[in-house]
Amino acid sequence: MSSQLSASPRQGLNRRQAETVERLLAAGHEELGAVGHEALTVRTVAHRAGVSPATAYTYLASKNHLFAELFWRFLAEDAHEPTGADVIERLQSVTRHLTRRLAEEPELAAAVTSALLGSDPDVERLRLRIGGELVARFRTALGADADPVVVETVALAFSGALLQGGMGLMTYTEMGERLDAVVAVIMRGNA
Amino acid sequence: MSSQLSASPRQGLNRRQAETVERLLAAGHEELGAVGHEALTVRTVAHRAGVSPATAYTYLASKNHLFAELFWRFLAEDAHEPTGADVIERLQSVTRHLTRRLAEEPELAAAVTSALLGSDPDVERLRLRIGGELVARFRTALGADADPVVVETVALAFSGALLQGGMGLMTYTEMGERLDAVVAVIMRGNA
DNA sequence: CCCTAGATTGGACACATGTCCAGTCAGTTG
DNA sequence: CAACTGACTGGACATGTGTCCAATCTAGGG
Repeated sequence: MSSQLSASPRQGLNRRQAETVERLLAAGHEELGAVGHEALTVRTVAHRAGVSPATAYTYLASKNHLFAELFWRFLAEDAHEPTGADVIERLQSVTRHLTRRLAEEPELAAAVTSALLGSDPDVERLRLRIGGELVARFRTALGADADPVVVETVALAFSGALLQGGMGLMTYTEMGERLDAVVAVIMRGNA
Repeated sequence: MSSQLSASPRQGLNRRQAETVERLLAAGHEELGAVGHEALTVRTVAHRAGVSPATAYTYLASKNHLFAELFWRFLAEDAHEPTGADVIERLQSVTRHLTRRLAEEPELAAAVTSALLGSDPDVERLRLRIGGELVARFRTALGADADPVVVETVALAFSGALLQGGMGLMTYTEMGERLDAVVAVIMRGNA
């Protein structure tokens, strides 16, 4: 099933439905923190939200869709303005900010890493939106006239780091530190 | 269950077992090419290999383990020597080589991307081995005295690209071309 | 205050995943 | 050639995933 969801002006959901969705997402978030993404099931989320599994599936196409949705909100809920004296510092402020927030919710980060690889249409849509948002942040930090390849390089390195975080090869805190060095290396000849 | 497998000198597997494993992996490879990684099930692989599902699970801890194992062999079966006049070209020869081979087996590439995120101990082991192998290749291309951060940056960008390939955001052929530019950008100030 | 659209529910379904174990079969060994 | 070790098998089990639908609530309009 394809259940849309998450359009900014709550497309086609009346108040009652919107509340149900909110409750589901909140419950999903709690459940994720409580038992981790491996143990979480849509049915336990439904239970926690006080609705039936059938209702949960009315709004969530899949477990992956839930994770993608939660991550999208996690991203969207904070508009971060890059700060810093030069381009490198501005970029680093972005990666630092993201990794710091990721470190606060490692379960969400781990969950989304594999979720985004899913093939539900709902995941697909969120995936593009999330990717676009990340690239936009890097572009903002780099300035409008930045070399597109540099933007892409930073984005690739960042997703690579996300992947390694998702695999547990490093913590998100380490990731922040390492990315500082990586950003410096990338920008060394491209400032 | 944890089923080891894939140690170089066929640790603890007698001839008969080794043949069964070979048949299973070959069948898995065929099945993957035939129906893709979403539709593949361990039971259909077992059937194709002419063994019972129970036997398949004796050697394969999970579907993810199968994919990781296949990818590891895919990687290990070709020892590529970087070529090129300068470091950039040597690096590009490595990424080109890998993406060219990936492009020949997109299903395997897509399969392994999500498989490596799994948490079976068998996947864990293969994951480290695969990551190590990739880093080793980049380090070889860069030379023994290369800045470790540069190696890491290239590795992160490469895994990021792999991730995007796995999500279907680009073909592995495009990936090869883009990585040429990315490598050039990374090395611009680090040659 | 009743009615009704439509949100919600219970519960069964089809299917995949991975586990387990008692029983069978085959290849080596004596 | 008989016995035995251990690889293999059949089949049931517990659990998760996502789908479907007839039946039931419930909020808001008339």
